[in-house]
Amino acid sequence: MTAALAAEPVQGPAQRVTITDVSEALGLAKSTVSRALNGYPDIAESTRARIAAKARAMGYVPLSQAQGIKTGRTRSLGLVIQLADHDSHRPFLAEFLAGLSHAASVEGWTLTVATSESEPETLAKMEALLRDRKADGFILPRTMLNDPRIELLRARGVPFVLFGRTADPTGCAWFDILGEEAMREAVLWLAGLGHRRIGFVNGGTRYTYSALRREGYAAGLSEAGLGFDPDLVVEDAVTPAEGERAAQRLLNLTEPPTAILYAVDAVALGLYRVAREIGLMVGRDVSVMAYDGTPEGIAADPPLTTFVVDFRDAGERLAAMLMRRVRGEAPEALRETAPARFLDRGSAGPPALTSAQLKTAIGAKTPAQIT
Amino acid sequence: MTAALAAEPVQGPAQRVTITDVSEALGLAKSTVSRALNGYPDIAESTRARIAAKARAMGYVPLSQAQGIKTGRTRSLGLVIQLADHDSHRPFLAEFLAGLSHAASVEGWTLTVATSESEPETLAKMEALLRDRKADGFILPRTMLNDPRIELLRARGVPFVLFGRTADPTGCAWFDILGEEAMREAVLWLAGLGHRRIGFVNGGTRYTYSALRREGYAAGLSEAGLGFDPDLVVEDAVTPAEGERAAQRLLNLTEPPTAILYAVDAVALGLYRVAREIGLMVGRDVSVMAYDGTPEGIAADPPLTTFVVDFRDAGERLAAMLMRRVRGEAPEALRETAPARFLDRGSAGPPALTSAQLKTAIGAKTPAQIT
DNA sequence: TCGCTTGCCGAAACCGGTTTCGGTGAAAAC
DNA sequence: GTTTTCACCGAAACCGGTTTCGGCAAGCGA
Repeated sequence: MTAALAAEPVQGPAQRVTITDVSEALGLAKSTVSRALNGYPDIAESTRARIAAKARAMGYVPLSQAQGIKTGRTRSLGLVIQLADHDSHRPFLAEFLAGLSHAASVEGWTLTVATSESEPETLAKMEALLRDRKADGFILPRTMLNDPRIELLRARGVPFVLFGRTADPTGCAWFDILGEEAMREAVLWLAGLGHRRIGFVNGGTRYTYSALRREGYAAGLSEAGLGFDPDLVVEDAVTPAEGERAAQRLLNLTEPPTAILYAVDAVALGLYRVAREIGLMVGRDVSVMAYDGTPEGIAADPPLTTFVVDFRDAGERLAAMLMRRVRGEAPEALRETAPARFLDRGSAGPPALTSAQLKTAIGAKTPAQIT
Repeated sequence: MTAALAAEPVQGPAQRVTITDVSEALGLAKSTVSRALNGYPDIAESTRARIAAKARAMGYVPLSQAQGIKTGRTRSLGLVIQLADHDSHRPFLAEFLAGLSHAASVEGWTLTVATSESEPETLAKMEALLRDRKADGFILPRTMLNDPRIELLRARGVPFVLFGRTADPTGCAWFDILGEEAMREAVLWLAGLGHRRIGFVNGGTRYTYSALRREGYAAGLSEAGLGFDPDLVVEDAVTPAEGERAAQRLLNLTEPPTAILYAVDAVALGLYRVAREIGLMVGRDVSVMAYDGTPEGIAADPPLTTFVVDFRDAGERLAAMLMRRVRGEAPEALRETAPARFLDRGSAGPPALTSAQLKTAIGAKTPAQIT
């Protein structure tokens, strides 16, 4: 009467093949199989080959957690996403995860994700993941000039890779997009279109990218033979609302910029609103360029000219680097950068007005709320 | 001279406290400690309390992977994100992950994330995670009427929870937002504003939500005393571009709708472009409502009136449900729903024109590309 | 031919838990 | 007062691996 039950397929564990299965099939000790597979030198090459072949044939894959209990490593990459309301990288999250997950899975690794809402919580989550052995190392996105995450992991001797750079690169492996190059090129592009007054709205000052992009902006100016005017620079704008205020401030200068370069796409969207209110046509009366390549930029009118970042590729590279770090490679050899890709979508064009003409045009229409 | 080194904190494993430490501190066998902590009935309550107190005091947390090697479970939730170019839930991903991660971490669980680009790959990733014991169960977002993921997990006897509903609910636990209710309310709202011709642009037909939202639309119509006109319905629009085509089709009807209800925010953005081209003012000449609560909806002009979904809350609930399922609770008791929250942002107003007047307005301005 | 390396593999301990099985002592039954 | 029954806990096996240690046999020089 239990026939029905017995007839059911073996539910659950699905019968993994264990190292003992392999060793018995070969008539060897399981310790021999283990050492052969892990590259110990005291195994004859012929034996090693025989074992490797058999293991492959039998579909043997070591159970990472069984290994982990002794080795401490479980072939898993850790990612703690610190959420913030200005989190401009949210749209890329899926792409970034796809890159990480793909590169990891190719080598049989997995991705453990946690989120946090503050810096202390981020550190606590990382410690928890380490304690539970749910992460062998970490990918650290949005690195800051002084990053407590780096300090923590460095002190603990835990492998990590940066998405971005940091002030003290000691012991750090990283991948980063050359935002400074993009900013430089942007200035040159705008200058080439005929702009002489080019504003710059930078991102969060605590992040490393911010300092770099400002340098790129300055480098572009000097290369174009244009002077650096501190009045044309707004720092630390991370939301569309702040981008809006920045645009208002810049456009209300005595000599307003005819083009504004934003360090972050999402922030640049704020300019569109100001332009609409004042009655300026973006890409003609005032030009704008930014950086990131967000989908929202396409929806803008005209679509935002920007530098697009391949977040999926970044994820793949970072995952690959982190796995190498966990395996013991030195961080100094694991440092890569890549350029962002320029994408002209029409929000930057030759200036239809000079700065002075723009000033009069704005002065006539400035809404009351601009202070 | 090694004083400096010796003074360093113990790097690496950070010295976990093991079950043996606890048992020795108490003078008990570790098997006793294990059974006490796992609720076996053959441990005296007094002993159990003593052990629990000591374990807590010593900060003992069982190493999940050590448990897993015997029990097969590692306190980790699996999520496989299937990416698609029309993936409208990407913006919510961070919120959703935050909910999952938060609920999981409260109970000491973690979240393992993988991505895939196709259905077979999704299934393969799930099997890989099961094989490696990196997931004790799965959260299945975007459920379909006939969902192969459900079949797979049901056959394997693996716990799972749905974010959404499905055709055959046997053995399924789920959480879902009542999109059908939102659609019904939307129709009633529009009818209350005076609209008599209300179009409906539905989402992907393979998803369960799509059938439900169409029912809600129909229910709203009948409740408002309006007839159901199949010409007013477009199915299977999942991208802004498809939303644009849908709007063109509907607005070119002999009797065009004065309001269009979209099942998905991102798709509704397509209507704005059509309206701009034709010269219709959204919220006056033509009204639009949708569902999801995407941030892009705020950027639209006027901002999109919609029903917002709390994805973070959804994540929290689903994680909690899945943990209960893994612990053995029956799925039938784990079924929850919640309403979406109506958010009037101005894209739906009283019709300024009748359908006939709208027709003439459109006819005069229809761009050539509309077929 | 003998002793000593060296190469190569097996046995066993171990990692941190879980689970089965038996045994002890006290209470209950007779 | 003895036997039986439980309640309760310890010992040991086990899970699937890794790593240490020791031993055997072949190879080498003397």
